[in-house]
Amino acid sequence: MAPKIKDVARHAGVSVTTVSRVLNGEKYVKDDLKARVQRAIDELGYTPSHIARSLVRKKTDLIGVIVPDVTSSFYSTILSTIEKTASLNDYNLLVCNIIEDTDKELKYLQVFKQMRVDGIIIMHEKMDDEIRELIHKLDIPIIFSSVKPVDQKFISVIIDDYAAAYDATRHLIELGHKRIGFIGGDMRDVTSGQNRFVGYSHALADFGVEVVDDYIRFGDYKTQSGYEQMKAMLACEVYPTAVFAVSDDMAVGAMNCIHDHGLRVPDDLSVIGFDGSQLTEQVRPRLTSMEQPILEMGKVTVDKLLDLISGNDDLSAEDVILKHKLVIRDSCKSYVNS
Amino acid sequence: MAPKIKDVARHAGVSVTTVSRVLNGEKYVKDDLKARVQRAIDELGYTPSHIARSLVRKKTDLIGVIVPDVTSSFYSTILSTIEKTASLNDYNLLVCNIIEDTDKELKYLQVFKQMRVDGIIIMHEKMDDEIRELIHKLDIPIIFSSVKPVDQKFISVIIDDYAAAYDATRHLIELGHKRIGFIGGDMRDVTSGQNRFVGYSHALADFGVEVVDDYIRFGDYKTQSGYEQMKAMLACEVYPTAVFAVSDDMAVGAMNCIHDHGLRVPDDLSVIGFDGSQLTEQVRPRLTSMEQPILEMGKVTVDKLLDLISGNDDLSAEDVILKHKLVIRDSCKSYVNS
DNA sequence: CTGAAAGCGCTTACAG
DNA sequence: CTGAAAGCGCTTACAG
Repeated sequence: MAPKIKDVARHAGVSVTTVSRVLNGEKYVKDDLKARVQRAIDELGYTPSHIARSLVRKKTDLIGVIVPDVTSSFYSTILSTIEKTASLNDYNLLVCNIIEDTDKELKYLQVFKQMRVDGIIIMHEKMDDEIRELIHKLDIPIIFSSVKPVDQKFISVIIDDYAAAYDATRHLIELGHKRIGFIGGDMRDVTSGQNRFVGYSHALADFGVEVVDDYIRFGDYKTQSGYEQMKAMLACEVYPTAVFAVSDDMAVGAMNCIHDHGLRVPDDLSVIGFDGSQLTEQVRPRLTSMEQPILEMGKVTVDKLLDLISGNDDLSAEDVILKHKLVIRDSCKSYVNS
Repeated sequence: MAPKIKDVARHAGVSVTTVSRVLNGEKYVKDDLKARVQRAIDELGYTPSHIARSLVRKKTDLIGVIVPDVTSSFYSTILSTIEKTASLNDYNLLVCNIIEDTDKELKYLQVFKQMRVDGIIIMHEKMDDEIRELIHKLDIPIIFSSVKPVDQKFISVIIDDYAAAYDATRHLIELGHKRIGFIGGDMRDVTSGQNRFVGYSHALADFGVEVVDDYIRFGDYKTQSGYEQMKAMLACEVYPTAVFAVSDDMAVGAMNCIHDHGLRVPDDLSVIGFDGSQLTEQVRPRLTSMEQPILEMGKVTVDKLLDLISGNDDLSAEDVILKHKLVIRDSCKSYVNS
């Protein structure tokens, strides 16, 4: 059995109160006592039980995180900066990976509640009613990262997805493209599904670019679905000269599909992605992408959450909108209608 | 304040003992009492405190995981199956991401101890003495996944890295290549550094293929380093016709470098990777790779750890060696010396 | 500056 | 089948 505070106290010949005090760095302990206690701690290899501590302090230093898919380069990057920021503030992460699995999410939310985590970070927005209800009466600070659920009650750290999608589309238009395909996300998602689609649509409308229904398709953000949707688009009699995919993974899938069809990016088709994940630099041609400030997003998410936890939520009642940025690489080219 | 067991007891007009019993699904509770308690629980929205429970049960259902880099597709995939398997067994994950940061690892190990996690999974092997010492007297079941530290005390779930590297190299040899480059890992790593290098060397020796020092380089498993090492190799007067990189990320970096130099894979150079991560299918040409059974590895790791935790460690005293498998895609081609 | 005692929210013998 | 009491390993008023 690991030694307990009582053992240390006995070993040092003091009360547990005193041991507790030196453990917590309180003043009001004479130096010689402090030294004796410290020695006892070292000799016994004592480490205080965080469990017991949490129970009395009513604080676990735990943050529950719900990630849709740690395997995605976007989410894994966000997760890594969340972890980093949390760790810097002495918080630990309880990580839950949900792959479109509502039951698992419900279960984890329950676990977070049981664990009495100090705060929760959620990175997806496809919530059914059961989850919504649970979340609302959870009484634990919650923050959404990279997504914004319809419920106004919660704070989100996001970019302006509408504007970002608009700007990405405009980039293609400004390159001279007239036939612009779109590979969207899940339309149940407000942020990354609906808003990005509307941004695309409005850009087309504002610049008088024709809307072709066959060029508008929806995937699940993953590479494979980008591939499939692109395949369908290439099956059109006249296919687009440019494609905007709302995730880098899908954009890469689209590029691969184009490649496998014997066409070239960007000579035959331009492709622009979304996220600015590390994949953009790992493929050839390197992928032009509408970049989200992923690192900042993770950091700000944790900072805001810690504000909420410590009760400084006065000003935190508002969403944080981070800036998006078009990063031009090699996958888009101007279209010359000759 | 969230309701406690006492509140439920009062609300239902029974003792806390009885509430505890129905909470834990014990028999020996009359149906009517059980129903009353259940109703009280529902009405109050009561959720038992896992913290308090852990304290008395001396079991936290927590597994601490140390990942070198969640951002890597290999580790994020392993992590996702670890999470899945753990969750299926009602364990939760405390995730620590260490990026070559020994201090952070030490800190987390301490945290794991304080948290009284039931078990620990470690996925890297670059241990300094301080960590080694701490780990050895931790008195918590530890298992290594995908790596094997020199200390014989701990169990590892791995493949035979030596054989896998040997087989990958042999594949290139059998394709007729005579000048075979190598992009290795960190030679401080026994598993993925040393063993894979020796596998490569022995294959060359066994088949009488010339060893060229300039073709032997070492990176840090990431894309960028693969790029750089490849660049150095291409600067040789006569460069290799095939390259074996010990991670898919580095192999992709190598492919990109080759591409950026105006050469083609596999026509001018063949490239073979290692891991079998999802990147292999995301790049063009698709990457031939020596595949580790990543999903199985994660699952087996957790299964073994749970064995250790529950004390069935009789047979668990041995490493688990999983099978590697060469997956041929489009990045290697036979070399015809004309 | 130091310690005895109560309490955090549960579970588990023990007695009935 | 049910409950009073002790205890898990700490911290924190309270008193001295």
